[in-house]
Amino acid sequence: MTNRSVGIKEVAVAAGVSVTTVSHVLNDVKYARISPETRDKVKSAAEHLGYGPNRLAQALRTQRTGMLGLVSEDIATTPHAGRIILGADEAARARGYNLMIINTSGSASSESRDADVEALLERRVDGILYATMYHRQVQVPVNLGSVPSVLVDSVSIGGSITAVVPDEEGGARAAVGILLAAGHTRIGFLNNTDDVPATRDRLRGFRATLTEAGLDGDAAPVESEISEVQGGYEAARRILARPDRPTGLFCYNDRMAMGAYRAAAELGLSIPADLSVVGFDDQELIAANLYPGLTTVALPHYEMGAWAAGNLIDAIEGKTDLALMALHPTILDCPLVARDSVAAPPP
Amino acid sequence: MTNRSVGIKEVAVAAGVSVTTVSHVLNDVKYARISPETRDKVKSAAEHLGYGPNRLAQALRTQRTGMLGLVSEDIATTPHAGRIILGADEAARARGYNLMIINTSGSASSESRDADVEALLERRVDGILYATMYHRQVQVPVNLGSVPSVLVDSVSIGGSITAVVPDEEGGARAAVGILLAAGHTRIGFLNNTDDVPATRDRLRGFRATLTEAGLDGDAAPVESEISEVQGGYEAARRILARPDRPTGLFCYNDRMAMGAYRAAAELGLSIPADLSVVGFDDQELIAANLYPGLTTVALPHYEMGAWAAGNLIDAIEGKTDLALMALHPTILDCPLVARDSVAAPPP
DNA sequence: GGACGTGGGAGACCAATGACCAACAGATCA
DNA sequence: TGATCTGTTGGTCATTGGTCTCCCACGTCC
Repeated sequence: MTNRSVGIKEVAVAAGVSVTTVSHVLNDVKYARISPETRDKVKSAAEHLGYGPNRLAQALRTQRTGMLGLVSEDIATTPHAGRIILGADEAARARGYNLMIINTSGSASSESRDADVEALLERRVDGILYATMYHRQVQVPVNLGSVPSVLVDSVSIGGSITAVVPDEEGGARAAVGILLAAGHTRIGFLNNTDDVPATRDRLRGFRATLTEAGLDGDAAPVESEISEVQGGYEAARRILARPDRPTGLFCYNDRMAMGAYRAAAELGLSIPADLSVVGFDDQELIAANLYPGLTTVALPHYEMGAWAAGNLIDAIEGKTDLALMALHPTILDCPLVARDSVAAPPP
Repeated sequence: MTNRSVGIKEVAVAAGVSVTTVSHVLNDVKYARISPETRDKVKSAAEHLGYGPNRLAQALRTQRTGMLGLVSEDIATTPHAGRIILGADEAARARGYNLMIINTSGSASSESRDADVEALLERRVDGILYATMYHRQVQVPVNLGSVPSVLVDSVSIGGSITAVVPDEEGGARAAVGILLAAGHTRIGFLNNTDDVPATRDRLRGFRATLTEAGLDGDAAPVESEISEVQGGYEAARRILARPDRPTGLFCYNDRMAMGAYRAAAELGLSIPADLSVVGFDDQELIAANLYPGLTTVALPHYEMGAWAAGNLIDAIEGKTDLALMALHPTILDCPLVARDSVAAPPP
């Protein structure tokens, strides 16, 4: 139990040696030649007094704080940020680093974002993780470049910062794939209306997978609405009113899928007997709690956080070069999470 | 934009003064008598060089880091932690403090919890916020006492640490109140089976409010299950199968309410026409997205985080005495969030 | 009696803060 | 009228808790 009032000096006095020796012993400095007896004296004195190193002083001298700054958007709005934080925290702690977290609003001005990074820089973090709430392009704060940095769930507009993002297209392919595997041939897509990478990439994955399966991907029904429950409901009502009603629905996210559930219920369609549904995001609160459980595609937030922290630390410790990795964003897998909303199409 | 390589010394040279003067000017030291001209010279030199203070060095010298440690349970599991973090971050930043966050598992060993606090102590945080995921009693790490600390959403077993918790009973009263106000007289409670303060206090609030309204609170129907969707479903099936079927249901949380929705749908009961439902927690993802929107009671996570950070800083700065406040936990209001799941009982 | 090996210490340094001191001006005093 | 006062302006230097680069003392070996 660290006693804030005892420093290396007190330990030195108690052990009857110099501070240099204490430092050498406690840090296991390789070139230091200290007798085993002296080592023991120092160690037991340190333990006895409840010595704990002052990381501030260490950092000042070594120019290494062992702290990573994490600026995250809208921490409280979705559980996504929590996953990123958790992944980053575990990866960081495994290597002796800690996280300093600053929350920023998705709608914050660029000055306020600059100030956030400034605060981190003044505290001399060794590197910065910059996380957004959903996959998109961002204009990164100018001062972000002054220290090793990694973007999480976004790519920088200039493309100059190393980034890690989800494999949107691959996720869509997995979603459509499970519907195809169940035997569906009339598959529709409830898409988002925002012009973000996820919208485009998931649509591409949707069409491509159908085409590769020998269906007409370009003609497959797609209805777009804002990506909320109500939008999903409306889009589902429209798509299910088509003459060639789809038997399988791929939804842009779990919230839209929740709307599709309601539309299906109103139309007397039972899931999955009459209609199979696949979501995206794996928001546990929704996906696991809908009835029947929603088969969906998980976004790798934990993994992105861990990857980002791990590679940031590698760069800080000179093991890798972030500039090289900045050329192309790293793409992480979006695994399918099978629950109970997919079955064979009705005969 | 902070330039890591320029310190107070470089500024001093550029301005043609001593480091002391630079320090005095930049910190607006009251007793320092420096001519306006010199001040200008220093300030413009600092700006020019992109000087930013080294908070590490400041902290070492002043014995104040301006950092608050936050150890939070299960950051990624619920959105609750995010709210606490956000509240604490905003309150802290408003007063010039930043947050160092460490995640801990709800099931972590006490050694691992001690180690978490140790890490914070070695970094010389000025104070510690210890947040749990749900309202309960905790055995706090022993070393927590060595620095000002506040418990968020829990109380310590010895009662020795200042704590802030939600007004569970008041929330239950508000929930039952809105059902009474709508005209219901047969009101049931779907309770949790865990033996935690929330379970007991909400039940007490439920019964007391009914009794105070002239009904028989002690005889009111209560069904307990684990506080998940499935548990809510089962408890609702049971309570709705009673001969004197309730027309209003108060649910331990929004997940159980979600189960009640399904039970109602299966029984052909329309919400709110045939059955009114009130939840607890205000998990937006669920409450706002169910159909109809769920009227519920919000837990003040943001407010608890902000209260904790604010009072912790007051204590650090000597404005208040935490020991005095440790006598009784501070109780924060749980406001009712009205949506569309409550109406008058069927005739 | 130099070379070498062993065990350990001195002191500069990291980037600030802050108590106290110094230099110089004009003012006051005997 | 020279000496002391006093207010203004700003500098000196120790200090914070470590780390790290020399450097020294003492044996011993050939």
